[in-house]
Amino acid sequence: MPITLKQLADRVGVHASTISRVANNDPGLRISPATRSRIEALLRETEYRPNGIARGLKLQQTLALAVVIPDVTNPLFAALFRGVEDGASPRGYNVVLCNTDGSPDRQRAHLASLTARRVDGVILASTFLRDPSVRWLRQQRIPHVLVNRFSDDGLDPFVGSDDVMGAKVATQHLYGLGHRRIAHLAGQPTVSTGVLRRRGYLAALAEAGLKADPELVVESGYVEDGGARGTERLLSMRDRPTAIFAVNDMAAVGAYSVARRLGLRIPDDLAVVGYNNIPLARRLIPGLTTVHVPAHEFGIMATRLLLDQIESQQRPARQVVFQPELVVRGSTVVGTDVELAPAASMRE
Amino acid sequence: MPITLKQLADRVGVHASTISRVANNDPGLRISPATRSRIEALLRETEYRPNGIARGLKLQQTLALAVVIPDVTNPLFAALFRGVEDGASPRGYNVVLCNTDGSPDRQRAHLASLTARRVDGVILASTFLRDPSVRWLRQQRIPHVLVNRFSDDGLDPFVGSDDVMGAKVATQHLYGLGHRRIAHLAGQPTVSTGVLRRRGYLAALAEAGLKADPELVVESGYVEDGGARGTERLLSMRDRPTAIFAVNDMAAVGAYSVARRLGLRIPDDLAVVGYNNIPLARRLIPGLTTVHVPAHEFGIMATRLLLDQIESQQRPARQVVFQPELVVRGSTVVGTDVELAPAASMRE
DNA sequence: TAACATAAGGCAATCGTTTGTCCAGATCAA
DNA sequence: TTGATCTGGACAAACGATTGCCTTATGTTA
Repeated sequence: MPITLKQLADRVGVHASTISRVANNDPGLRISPATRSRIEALLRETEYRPNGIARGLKLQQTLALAVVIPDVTNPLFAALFRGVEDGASPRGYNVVLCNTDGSPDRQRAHLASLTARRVDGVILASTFLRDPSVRWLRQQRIPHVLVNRFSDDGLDPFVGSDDVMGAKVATQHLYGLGHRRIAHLAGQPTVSTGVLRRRGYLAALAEAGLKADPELVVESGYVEDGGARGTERLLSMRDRPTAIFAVNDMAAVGAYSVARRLGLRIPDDLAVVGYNNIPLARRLIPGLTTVHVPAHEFGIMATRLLLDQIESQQRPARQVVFQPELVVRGSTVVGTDVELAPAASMRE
Repeated sequence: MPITLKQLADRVGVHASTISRVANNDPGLRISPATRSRIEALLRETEYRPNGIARGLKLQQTLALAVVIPDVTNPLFAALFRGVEDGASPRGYNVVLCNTDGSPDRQRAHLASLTARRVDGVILASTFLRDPSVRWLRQQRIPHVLVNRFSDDGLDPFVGSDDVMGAKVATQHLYGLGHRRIAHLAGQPTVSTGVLRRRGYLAALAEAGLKADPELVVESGYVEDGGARGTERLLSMRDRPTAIFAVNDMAAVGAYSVARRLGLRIPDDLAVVGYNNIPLARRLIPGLTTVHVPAHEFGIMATRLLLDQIESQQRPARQVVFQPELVVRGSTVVGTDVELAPAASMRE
């Protein structure tokens, strides 16, 4: 329904191509000042904007990116998306959002649909290890960047943080507080964060000279419910752990509710460390000690890698790895929840 | 880079249009079984998918919708988006997400860009009262549905809940508990939810025969910080309110932190009711009594209205209004936080 | 005055699909 | 044998913007 180049041309009495050149400021165009200003006036008056579809067909670019994540209601991914949009919007790109709920089938379906739509690039944060979808993206030569999780090592541009190090620091923190039976609510072995955080946990124990008890590692997955079930199992052992390192914050929340149900106090009876530092972490009582993951920055950086790749027409295969940072709160050390403590922020 | 119809045609030795008809199952096509099966085999083998841009240009439809919201890191809008995607994806649509951060300028810019992209429809949840952007959508005849907030009464298809009623029920709840000095952390008068919830609050007071004290209404906006500042002002009055009805949950969270700082216990010294029932509400301690807003259902319903509108080519101008529901938790009534109470869910 | 240069735009192909129309050959009836 | 009908597809015109090349009219130079 919006006005087309042809209609404008008929109104000015010139050819459509001339309008196009004026609108795009073609430097090679020689045109009389009078005609130019008539055209420019009309462009302003009609608020002409070229039809993006036609433009896309001709120029072979859509100015659209896609973000594929497990679930945007997870704050980590919501922040990631914001980062992408904040990076893409100023450069003229729109962003399509796709949720997979962790299903490889839905992921495949989404990618197929995005490919048909010819988005200029894809940011993927929902991959499994050795993910067929990623190989497919590579094969189709669709510019893409993996975020947070990766698939096959080193083959794709990637933005994330050092999960091994993060898990190690978290575990060392617990060890330093005197804990000797430290459990791990683990992620699936099919997801890179699951594998790497478990590895970091084990490495920290080894460096500390602690023998790793296989019973202390239970697979909880990334949701509250799994965390609760895993914690129940851990706390029903004869020789209970005194501390839990959870693969992410939601699993840690599951641990909170079980501890509460069993009447165990955090951190005195059970210390808990999470991962991601979602907004909820500082609102829990006590606040949840956790490893900060700069999701928003991930999004910005991933977009930068992606757009550079698109605009330069080559694969940089760059990997950007952030150093994780431990945020200590009341779930491991009493008295650290300063921001909420009455005395600390009393203004009177 | 993907294969085109023309290339396929060359491989089978027929005209591109024939491939197209086979791929689209054109009922009027007369073709020999042999040729048909050769073409079908090739289509499967190459996993041919038509170029969505070319298709869009020809068919004047992109199979893309857009969702424009203030901020996806707000759980309400994240859930809304999921609803939209869940409604749109099975019908073959992709969804572009745009965040405005409440800025009319960014909203306008996004809508302009979406229009240039020729999305098939827009779901808008970030409107102000008498929003120029909405008029513009109407003028451009772009199918759209307003969600949660509306702009000019009745002119556009709308999905939301009865904000006056919700606010009324919330206020009546507080009145029923014996509160007589009930304050309101209000939204901006430029946003429909702000106006309507304030109206519901006032109506409840009036019906109860309570005189409304203008000092008890302070504009906090929809963020934690505003809620905290508003609460500070309310609690510094000589005749303090004993209860607060907040325009949304985040403002209520601000009230929590101020109450805590001042050493006031919730609900004994101060009762608090929020609005939206974001996931955080049940995690606060005590749990936040709030009015449930079915954001996910909003998204699904809005998508239905939008797609019906698009596919039937006419403006239904339907309005779907959900009845809100009060969720009572510990911030108004002690002992209602059952899901977390030790005794209630102890399994041993 | 003829050849040439320059200014100011026009022409038409192209991107990949879709779809109304047309056509050549085969088959059939008379 | 001559039309008429049917089969099995081919042709080409869109959709709207971009862009390399061409054309026309005017002015300049030899």
